[in-house]
Amino acid sequence: MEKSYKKIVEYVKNEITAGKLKPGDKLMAERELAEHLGMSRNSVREGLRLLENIGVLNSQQGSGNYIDLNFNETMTDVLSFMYLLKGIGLDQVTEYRLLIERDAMKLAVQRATDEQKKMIMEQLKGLEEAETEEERVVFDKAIHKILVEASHNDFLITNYEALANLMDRYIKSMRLNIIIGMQSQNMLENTHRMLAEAVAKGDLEKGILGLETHFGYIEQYKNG
Amino acid sequence: MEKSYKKIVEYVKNEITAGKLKPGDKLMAERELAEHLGMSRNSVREGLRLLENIGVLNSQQGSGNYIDLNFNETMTDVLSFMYLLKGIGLDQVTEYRLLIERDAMKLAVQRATDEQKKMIMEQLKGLEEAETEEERVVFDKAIHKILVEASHNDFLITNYEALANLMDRYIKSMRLNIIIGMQSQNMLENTHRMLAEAVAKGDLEKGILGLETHFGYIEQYKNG
DNA sequence: AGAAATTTGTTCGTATGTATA
DNA sequence: TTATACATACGAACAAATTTC
Repeated sequence: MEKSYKKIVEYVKNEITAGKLKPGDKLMAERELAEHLGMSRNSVREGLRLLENIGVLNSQQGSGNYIDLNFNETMTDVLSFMYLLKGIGLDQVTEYRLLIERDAMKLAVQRATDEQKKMIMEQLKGLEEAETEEERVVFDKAIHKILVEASHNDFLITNYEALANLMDRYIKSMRLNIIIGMQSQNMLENTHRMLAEAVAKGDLEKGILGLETHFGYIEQYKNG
Repeated sequence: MEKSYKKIVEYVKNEITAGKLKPGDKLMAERELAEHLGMSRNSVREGLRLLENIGVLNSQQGSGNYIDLNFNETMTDVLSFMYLLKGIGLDQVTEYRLLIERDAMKLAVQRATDEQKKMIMEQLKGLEEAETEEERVVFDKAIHKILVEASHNDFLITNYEALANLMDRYIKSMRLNIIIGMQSQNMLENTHRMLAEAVAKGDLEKGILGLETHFGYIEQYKNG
């Protein structure tokens, strides 16, 4: 016998596939839902927590439960717990990040919008003019983020964001170490210029070279 | 003010990072947890549903709540809802699958174990000797699964499994259409032989060629 | 084998905090 | 400001599955 609180996940999934629920739409009130599905309010609420965790539900006290699109947090949770529980090492994390960015680069050189090209060059300028390590981290993040977003593949983007969150939360010092290490060798701006210009000019070769160089330094400095 | 039921997620995460909870371990009883964290049992249960959904918890009635490693279902849910709600098209799904498999191939030719090499050749033999479309689907799935597993990158593997589940559930007919289409052109065994032998012999070039060919046919036949 | 204890699954009732008109 | 609707939270109770003795 399936657990009762899972019924509501099926219910919402069906309503979505049937086109009756779209992002932003409000669900029935919890009491109403409970009656409609023939279960108690507490069980309904447990089911709503599942949906909330998946990222398709936003519960607002006093207002209601709304269909939402917020998959990054869930993806982050999944990757984070995988990292913590499966004994996944740093190597696998950075390897996966390189794979994603390389895939993204291939697509980005073909698909980057003018707006994205403009923005990535602006962030590069910011990086080159930054005066503190903390500032550089911010611009570094932004450049990689735009690069991946320019792939216009939602699965790729969500995975990258989650991975970036994971690294921020559990391997926080790593990015700073890398920035400092690369800065001390004057390679920080060089590699990021390659990445940004590759996207802006649609130059795949330069992009891949930039990534290889960049991740070479990551290998070198990731452990501080 | 943070919602109360999220406290337990933090609690479990901390216990894991502190090394006090490992996969298979049993949590305190719900009533005990409620007292320990200063909240009601209903709220505890809502929090446990979050953990269950992430895939780190397995609730067994009458027995207890156990730390678990089951990320595939969550990942499938996330990708599925993204597909349903974000209006992601078939193109993006197959594109992402090709990206994953290409990345996996690069790693698989270097890392496949002897056991995996043996198994992928066995599945190929099964495919070549299969007599019905349904059988061929099973062997086709197995070959791709082993290929990805041979990458030995857990993030890659989990994403692929989720994507495969998504396709099985929401685009069910697709794989069958492709198998039938490729079979009618006698290309089914050819492409899969390339994939299997690439992994077994560590031949990257043949592997990439096999994938390009394979996904060329997918483009051709995916819409039936 | 069977009874008792333990634990999760589910329900109801109630009270409180929050948003909205 | 007030009234209403709603999510949040708590406590108690019983059902159902499992474990223990």
